[in-house]
Amino acid sequence: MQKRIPVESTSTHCSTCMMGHVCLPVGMPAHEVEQLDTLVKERIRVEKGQALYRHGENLNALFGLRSGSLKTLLEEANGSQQITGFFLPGEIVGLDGMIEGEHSSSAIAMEDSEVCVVRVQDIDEISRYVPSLQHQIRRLMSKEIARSHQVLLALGSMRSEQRLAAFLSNLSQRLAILGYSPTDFVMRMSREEIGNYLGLTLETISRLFSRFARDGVIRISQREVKILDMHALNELVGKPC
Amino acid sequence: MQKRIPVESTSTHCSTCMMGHVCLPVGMPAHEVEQLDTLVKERIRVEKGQALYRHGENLNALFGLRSGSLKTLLEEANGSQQITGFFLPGEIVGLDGMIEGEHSSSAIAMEDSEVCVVRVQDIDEISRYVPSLQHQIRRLMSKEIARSHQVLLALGSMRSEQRLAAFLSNLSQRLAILGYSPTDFVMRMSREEIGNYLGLTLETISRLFSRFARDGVIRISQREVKILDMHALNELVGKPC
DNA sequence: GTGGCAACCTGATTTAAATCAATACTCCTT
DNA sequence: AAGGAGTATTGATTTAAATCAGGTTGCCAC
Repeated sequence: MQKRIPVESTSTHCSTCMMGHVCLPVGMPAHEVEQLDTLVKERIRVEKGQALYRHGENLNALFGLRSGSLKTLLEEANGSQQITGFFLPGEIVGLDGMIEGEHSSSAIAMEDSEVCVVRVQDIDEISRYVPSLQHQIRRLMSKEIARSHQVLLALGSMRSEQRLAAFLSNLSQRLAILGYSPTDFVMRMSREEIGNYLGLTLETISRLFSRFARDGVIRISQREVKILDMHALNELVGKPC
Repeated sequence: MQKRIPVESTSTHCSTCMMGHVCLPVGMPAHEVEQLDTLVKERIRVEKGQALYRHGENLNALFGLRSGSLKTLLEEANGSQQITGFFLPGEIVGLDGMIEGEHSSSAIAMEDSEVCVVRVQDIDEISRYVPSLQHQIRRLMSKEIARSHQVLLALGSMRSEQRLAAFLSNLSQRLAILGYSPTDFVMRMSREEIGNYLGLTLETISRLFSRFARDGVIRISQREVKILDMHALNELVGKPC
């Protein structure tokens, strides 16, 4: 299930990691990034469908996604669940768990994934001599708040078409930052997961994908997407309600 | 508009503030709270309808709401807006603005209000000798993330009835923490604002209030609410979708 | 290959909430 | 006291998306 991998001296540190330009160190001065090398002491491998953490667990750690992809979700008493985010490599998961006590959500791997573990305790330790680390953590948390507010905007005031267009556009932008093609990619999530995230049903998602394809905005086959007309896609997002 | 009030020595500090049990100091050891007294150097008075800050502004500060109430909202290019939160005294506003650069939202007073200004710079300064302050800030940000995820859950997977019930229940709980009656209160927001926040129209909100009243769950007259059957209200929240 | 299963697509129908519309209540201002 | 703006209620109608239902496709195991 969860395989804990001690980080060896020869192994990747933040200062040498390929994800450095997108992950925790982003924007930090190079000499301070070097001081982060003791911050990550272990990595965790999470198999597809398995949980990195579950609602209620007390881990007091953040996770930098090294490879793969995750979804975070809330579970309701009645068994239903709400996906609150999809995460790509370089993105930080677990920021809602920094209330001592417990995580308010669960994180599930959508494919075999690997995360770097950053213990809160170690953040406190290291930030004594790396002052920018505190700023960085706040910046990341602030960004996560802003991100969820954007989703709120989508759910609260966009029609189905806009929501899916916004979803695709956002995914495209994030993949571009990672160095992947912003126009050709494979979605790691099912129609049902997209629907759940966007407050729609899988049938609606399916119909919308077909419509976008018919209108020449995208080409789509299963989870492979090709954005043919990025401009039109972004127009769709902005359509008045 | 905005009146900046220097905090005088005789004036309220965190250690003597009545909001201490709900605001920034909550859960901090008493001797450390005393050290927060230099944290708040000024207060701002914001008149009803005026902005405490606007999207794009760079204030690098947090605000502890001392009195009154605020709403935060995102503005779209096409002029429409999405309310992302309602804030009561003792609650912290502006956590999305800690990305150096700018606030991603705007904060508007729903009634004449007063906030304590906490500069990010001063947080860094004081947290050198008050280690729990960093934890506290993280805790508050984490809580804000969890809060917005809860709203996501409401917008993404609840029906209109459940959403409004959850809204009332949540408001009731927060007022109880403040020491007010959890069953008798005045809502500071209009039907339209509630609808905007919950992704519904003002007509739907009005109809639901009428229905709740007809079913004996609440009594309502304009913005005055009396919750008659708290149990039934919470039942409504949990109703399977 | 063949069977089985999950994911996906598409059409028909229903329904919850939006929209349109008319009226009433509050609170200001003069 | 009257007028008016803003806010709330309630009813009639429309509509976007959900639900229901029957297919197809792709994928994995055997």
